[in-house]
Amino acid sequence: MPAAVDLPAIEAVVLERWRHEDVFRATLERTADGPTWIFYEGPPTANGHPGTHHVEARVFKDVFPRFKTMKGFHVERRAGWDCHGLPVELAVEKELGFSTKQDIEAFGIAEFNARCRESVLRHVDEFERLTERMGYWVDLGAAYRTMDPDYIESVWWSLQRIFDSGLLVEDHRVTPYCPRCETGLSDHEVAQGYSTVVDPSVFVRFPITSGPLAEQNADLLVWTTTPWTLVSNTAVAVHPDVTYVVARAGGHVLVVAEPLLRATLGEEAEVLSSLPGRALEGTAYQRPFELVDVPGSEAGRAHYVVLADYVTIEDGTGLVHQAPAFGAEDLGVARIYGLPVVNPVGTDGRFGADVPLVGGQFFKTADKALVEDLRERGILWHYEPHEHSYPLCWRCDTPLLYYALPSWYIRTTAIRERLLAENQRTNWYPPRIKDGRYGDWLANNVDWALSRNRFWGTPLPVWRCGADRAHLTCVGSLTELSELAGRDVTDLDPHRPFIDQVSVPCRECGAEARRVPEVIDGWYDSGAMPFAQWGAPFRNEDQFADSYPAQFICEGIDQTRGWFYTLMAVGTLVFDRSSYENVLCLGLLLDAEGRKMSKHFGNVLDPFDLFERHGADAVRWLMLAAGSPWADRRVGHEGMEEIVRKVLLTYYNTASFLTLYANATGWWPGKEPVPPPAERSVLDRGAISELHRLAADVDTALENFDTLTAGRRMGDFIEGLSNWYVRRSRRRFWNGDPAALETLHECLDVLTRLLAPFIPFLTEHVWHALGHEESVHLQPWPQADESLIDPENVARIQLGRRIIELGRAARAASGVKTRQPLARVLISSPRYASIGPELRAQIADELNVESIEPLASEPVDVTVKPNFRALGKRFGKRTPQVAQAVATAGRPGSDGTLTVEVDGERIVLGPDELLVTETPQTGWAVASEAGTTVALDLTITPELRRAGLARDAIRLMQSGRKGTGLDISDRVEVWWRAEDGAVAAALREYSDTIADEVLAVSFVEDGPPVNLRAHRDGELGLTFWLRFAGG
RNA sequence: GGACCUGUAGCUCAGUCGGUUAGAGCGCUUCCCUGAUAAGGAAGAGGCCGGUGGUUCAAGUCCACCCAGGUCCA
Repeated sequence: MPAAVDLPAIEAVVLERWRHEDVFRATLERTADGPTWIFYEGPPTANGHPGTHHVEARVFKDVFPRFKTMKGFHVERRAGWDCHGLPVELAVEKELGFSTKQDIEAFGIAEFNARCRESVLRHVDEFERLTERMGYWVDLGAAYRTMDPDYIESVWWSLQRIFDSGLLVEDHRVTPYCPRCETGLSDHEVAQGYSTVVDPSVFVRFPITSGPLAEQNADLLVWTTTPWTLVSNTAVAVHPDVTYVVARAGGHVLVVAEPLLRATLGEEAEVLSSLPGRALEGTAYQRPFELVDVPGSEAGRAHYVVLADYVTIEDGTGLVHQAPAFGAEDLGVARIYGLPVVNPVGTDGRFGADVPLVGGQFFKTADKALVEDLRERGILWHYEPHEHSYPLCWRCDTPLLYYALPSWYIRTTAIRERLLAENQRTNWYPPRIKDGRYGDWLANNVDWALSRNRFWGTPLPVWRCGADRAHLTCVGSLTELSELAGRDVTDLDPHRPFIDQVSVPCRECGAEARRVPEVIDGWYDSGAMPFAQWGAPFRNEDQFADSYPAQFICEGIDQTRGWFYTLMAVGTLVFDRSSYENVLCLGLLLDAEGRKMSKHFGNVLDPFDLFERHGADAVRWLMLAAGSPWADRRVGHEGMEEIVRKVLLTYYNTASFLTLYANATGWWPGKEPVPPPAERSVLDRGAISELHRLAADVDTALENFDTLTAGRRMGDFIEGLSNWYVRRSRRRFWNGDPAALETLHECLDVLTRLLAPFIPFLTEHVWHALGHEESVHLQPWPQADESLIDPENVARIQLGRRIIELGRAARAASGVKTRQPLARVLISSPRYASIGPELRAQIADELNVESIEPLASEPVDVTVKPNFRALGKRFGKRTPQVAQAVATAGRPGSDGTLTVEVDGERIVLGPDELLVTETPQTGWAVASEAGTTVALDLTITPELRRAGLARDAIRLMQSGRKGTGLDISDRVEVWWRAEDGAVAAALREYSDTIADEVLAVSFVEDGPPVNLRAHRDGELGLTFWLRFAGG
């Protein structure tokens, strides 16, 4: 393995290998007889370029199937593409420069839909490139497409079942409606598009024209944030049980709800009288605008006060203006009172041309002129800009209006209890979604507005009788349609406009029936994918039966009201059972500034660019292990560079180190017998122990869908393996110690398999470099061997590492560099005895000291602190008193126990209940921490000085070797001259050691006989020359 | 207005069963180590763990309320 690394280049080679050897298919074949683990791909809408947020979900959709596959499960993964719907239409409209539905009709529906299909295919292509490049293993060849006839037939079949159960109905309701797309939207679509906008907030006086209040010239004070609906005003609603007051303010007499008096009329308002809301019922008033006819107004059938329980006193005046055409509650009230429904706004969102003042204006734009008119006529009491959230069309950002429109609904409210029950059986990750965001949503479920007055979608398979509108025929397949129509239409494209041309005889009366014009919500298509991806029940019924429901689905949290809902709803409607058991909900991706990544802001990162700069593995690691997957996360280049350096390259370099010395010493795994792990050195045993602990932890974490913990554990292990085990074992590797090579090989073997689902490219590369022919992704998942886990040994090693850190701190503080050997280090630690000779040797070597001794041999100061965790368990409330007693007690006895007296009671505290810190009294370089003290003897004798100089020389010559480009095993001849007598003496004394270290076959105190490059170090006053002397 | 999430070092984030000196990485300064490493180590600077109150012998951690940001919904 070369030392310099180009990760994206490695990935390109691996990709080619996967392609060539068809490794993904091989993993499926290998597990063909294993238990199945069912995964459903939520189809991305192929309406634009794939972004980094698509990568996020796809990483998680990949990692768990890979993990399960290595555990022996058969995990089929079919790709899928969501093809229908407004997003696609919108993109095509943009390309064609259209802005209204009329443009499309003039263009021709057939041609328009053909363009939609073409657009989808184009984007699918790009998604496929992304999928392959990032290493997401999913069967693209078998991908389902919601626009395929087989798929549509399955959808029809399911709709027929729902129709037959009486849950698919047509109804007139006030629906959120996009005037640009000219179609109603479902609740979960509206849910995607709320945004904060500033609207006019107006308080308007409606003069009372009947009853005693009219004689006082009193006015109803009405509040609204949609002045444009005032044109259609038909009534004013008050709450029957709220107290209203008649008050004088600003020269007017006004009626408002009592609790809102001060907020609306101010502190100066003078209350004249009060009355309950129900007493106002029937009070007639003069409407704010006379721009449109309101049938029955003159006859007193409109423009009076009505009662409604939904009126709140949260804001406004407690008097709510009623425009039944534009509000669901208003329409309900209007039906009770028989109020007229007045709608001067066309389906394009514009006022009719014949309406004075605002004719032809877009509804929201009309606010300005209307408010101005109110002001001029003096009935505008108060105006202010009002910031609130208002629904915009989730795709085109047009403000929605609530509009009375005939639509088709699925009565999901009828199965609400079933949905709630199915949700309870579902495992949500994170769990809070279940009874939080998603559960709340289900509990407030409203009927699914299914129909869209659009073009590119699954046509609603309902044929309406020409003789009686109530006669409906729902068709469940093209075969059935052929039978009904009396001609074979099974090869017909089931899209509009072709399907519209098929008429059938009405099932009920035989008159000609034609299809209703609507298509369905594209979210239904994707919710139907568990069976529709197979074309079931007409095709592949077995495959479907074997793959329902899913064990695992995963998408962004924005799908709680999207796919997560429609998938569960369709499954429950059709099969009385949800389609999934475990669902992983990912947080949003934010940019480096913390803003949501969105095409709107133009802050999306191009995933292909990320792959080329950092590699797909780095991107994958970022998604899986940098921050919690279900929290929103920031994505930027810096984070990825860090992952490359700290995780990927450290892992790579450790493997590279192994292969370097395996090759240099002619070792290969199993070359010669090595002792079993339990009989190897303390460091070997430590590494093996950590390895198996890691395997157990990673497995547990992934079973819990917790990639963060798994990733952190693996990252920590890599760090420890590289910076402790390998660092401390280098000499053994140089010497080709088979136990060391075997240990490191075992570590990398298991580690690589654990890492494989996370970083499939680099692990594949390393796996082959470790000498394997077959892909790492075909290997079994590592099983932890609990018998090799030795926590005590690991704890000993950790203590050793801690002592080394303290020793280094002591050296840094005293200014004596590590290369200068010292005579001894003194250590105080309650667990000093547990550090055996092997570890002591490691410590001595790392700290460059000749001996290690217990600090007890020197005069020391002792401080004793209570270990609260231990004391608290034992003493509870008395803990502070015991702690106090410890602080004032003397030093513990030789057995480590301390006896204190509390309230006359003698209490014996054990070593575990105390933190004893010993510090030497004088003359030492000391560092200590919580019970452990490291002290260095700083006396530098002339002998030590010479040993230090020799080591300086070694370091210089090694550096010189490296700079000259010599291979690690090349022999050299060395010539040297020293300006300083002490340096020369040191080199002479240590000439054998130095020659040995720098692989010198000769070590001569003189200049070279031929002209060579001189290496000179001014500080040491040393000049030397190197000459290659054979490999 | 409601529900939920988040709030810990300049930045990105950990923080186990509640335990008294709150951690890591990045960045900055100084030094050290180095023949696998694009690494590694030490020291310094940097923290009212969003705020207030409560529970507790003990709160970053549990509870209540509040503030700020975000998401979702009205």
